[in-house]
Amino acid sequence: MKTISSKVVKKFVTKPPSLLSSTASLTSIASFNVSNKAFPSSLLDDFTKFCYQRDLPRAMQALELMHTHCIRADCITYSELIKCCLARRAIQHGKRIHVHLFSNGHVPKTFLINILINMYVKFGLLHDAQDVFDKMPDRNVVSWTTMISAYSAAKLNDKALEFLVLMLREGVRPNMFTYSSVLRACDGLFNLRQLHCCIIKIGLDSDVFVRSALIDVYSRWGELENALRVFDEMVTGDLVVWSSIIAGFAQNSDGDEALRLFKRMKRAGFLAQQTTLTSVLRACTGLALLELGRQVHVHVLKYDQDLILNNALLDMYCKCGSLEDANAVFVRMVEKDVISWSTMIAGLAQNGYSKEALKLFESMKVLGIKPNYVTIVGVLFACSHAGLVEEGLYYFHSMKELFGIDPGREHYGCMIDLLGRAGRLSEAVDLINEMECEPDAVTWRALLNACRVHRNVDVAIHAAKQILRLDPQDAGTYVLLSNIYANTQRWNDVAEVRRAMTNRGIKKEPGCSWIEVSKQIHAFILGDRSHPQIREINIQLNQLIYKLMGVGYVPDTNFVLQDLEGEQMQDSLRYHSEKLAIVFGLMSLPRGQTIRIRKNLRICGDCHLFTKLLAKMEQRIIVIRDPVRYHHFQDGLCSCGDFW
DNA sequence: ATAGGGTTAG
Repeated sequence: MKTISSKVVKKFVTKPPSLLSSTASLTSIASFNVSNKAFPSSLLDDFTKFCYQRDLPRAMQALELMHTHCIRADCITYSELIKCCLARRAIQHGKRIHVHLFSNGHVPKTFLINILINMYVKFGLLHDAQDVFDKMPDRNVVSWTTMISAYSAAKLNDKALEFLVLMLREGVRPNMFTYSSVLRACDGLFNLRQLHCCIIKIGLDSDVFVRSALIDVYSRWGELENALRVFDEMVTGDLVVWSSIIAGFAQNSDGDEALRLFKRMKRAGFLAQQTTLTSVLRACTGLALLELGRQVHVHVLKYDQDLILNNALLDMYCKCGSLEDANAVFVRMVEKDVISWSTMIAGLAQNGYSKEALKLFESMKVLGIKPNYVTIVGVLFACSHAGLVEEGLYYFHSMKELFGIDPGREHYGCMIDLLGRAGRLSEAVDLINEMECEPDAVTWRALLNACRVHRNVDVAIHAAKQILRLDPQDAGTYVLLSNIYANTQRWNDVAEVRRAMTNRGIKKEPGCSWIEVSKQIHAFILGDRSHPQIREINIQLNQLIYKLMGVGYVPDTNFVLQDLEGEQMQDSLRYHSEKLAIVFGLMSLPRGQTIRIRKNLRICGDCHLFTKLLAKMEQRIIVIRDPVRYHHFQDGLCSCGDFW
């Protein structure tokens, strides 16, 4: 009974199986203005018309009448109606259609059942979808793929993978739709490699959807080489494939490669849109490339309604140390979500504006925006940064009650910082002991940092050992530990640390600083003299050191427990990369312009003092971003308050 | 009829 023949209609018109009340039909008939004679065929015509006009209420009325009279329309019309339900999120109507389609033991075409399954999936009613799926007689590749896609989207990865296996077992061949869906559910490299093999075997690896999914999953598992391999084998490519690979590198903190790929993409003639720009901004953020970020900002203006993109822009300005720009973006944003607020709060705090950060948090609460886990991290960081111990303790102890958020590692990390800065080291130790979650290397580093500031050797050794247990590749901590031992004449221990380093093949990472001058990035590496102006820079540096010594600068050579980065050869102290970068900035940037440096390692005490005094003497604002802290030097002071 | 890329954290 797919299309109606006049015979069938006649039969039902005379004797309708009354599934619905007769009043409903009468009203409906009246509202359709249908004459009795023309009723059945014109009912179907009306139904079809209403479906294509997307007039859902009338189409549903017509449907109920058809149901009463056991009339069925064709599949395409029903699919239009279902689309209409989806667009309006009319779940109840969708369910009525379902009943109608299967009434009187009828089984619709596979095509139509698939659409129905998809409808339930889109409504988030996975059980109903599964139910329809289980009962259908002929499941084709679309039926299976719809279910797999639904489970992937719902993060029920096991289910998605299980369905792929079941599908293969039933002899249904997966297509590119199936693979691009199931790849999202890949929760291990083993699965991923197996799937990739299948994909190659059946020749689906040229499909752009499959390709971008592969790139995405490989980068999610940190296998950028493989992601790049999939990308470079590209014969067919589109913007999404480009965006996937750029996002892969941007998210794995390889901004350089992300930006290189972005340039390649533009050369290949692709125009970046929101998604790509978001990743490009993230790359700029990671590399602290303010000037490039500003250039990208120009392209962002075209999409000023895009929340995610604006959040990325906001973060870029915060992390590049330009709070003026960040604030301007924040104020002008048409829509803000909890991420926008969290970004701004953390950004203010990191750059030394803790009071403003806490004020912003208050206005956020007033506006009724619910803080999340990350927001509270920012708030605690702000407290820590401003030395607001009591406020910090208050938020920490009441976050569960006030915002329903359980304190996690990051919150403990902030609190250890906070207590450490305030000199309450033993409380910090207590805190780490009472953590519910296992402290990780970063948590122990917070404690080690507090020990460094307060010169507590015993706790420092303990913390360093914990860090190395959790992160055996952390060169800086080996060096620091070895220095602590050397300073306390524990030569056997020194030798043992050195041995461990050699055995594990740990090399000290050389200190490196970057500065952007007229769209060029200049890198200064400790001990590297390849910069074309290095001679001049060194001469200038020596003169500056001499001048600074006249105003009280004493090169600080007591940097055991101070130098976190292992750049501690005394001779090279004066040539630490940030000093070179700063001097180059002084030489190249016009007066009044802020000097912005990014470092790969933490700044040492000597460079910190040097920069403070230099900022005053030269009347410059100098911003140095190290891997964890931001230092705004101005007028002999630093925004970090000498705690870092 | 079924599919792919983006934002906040110590």
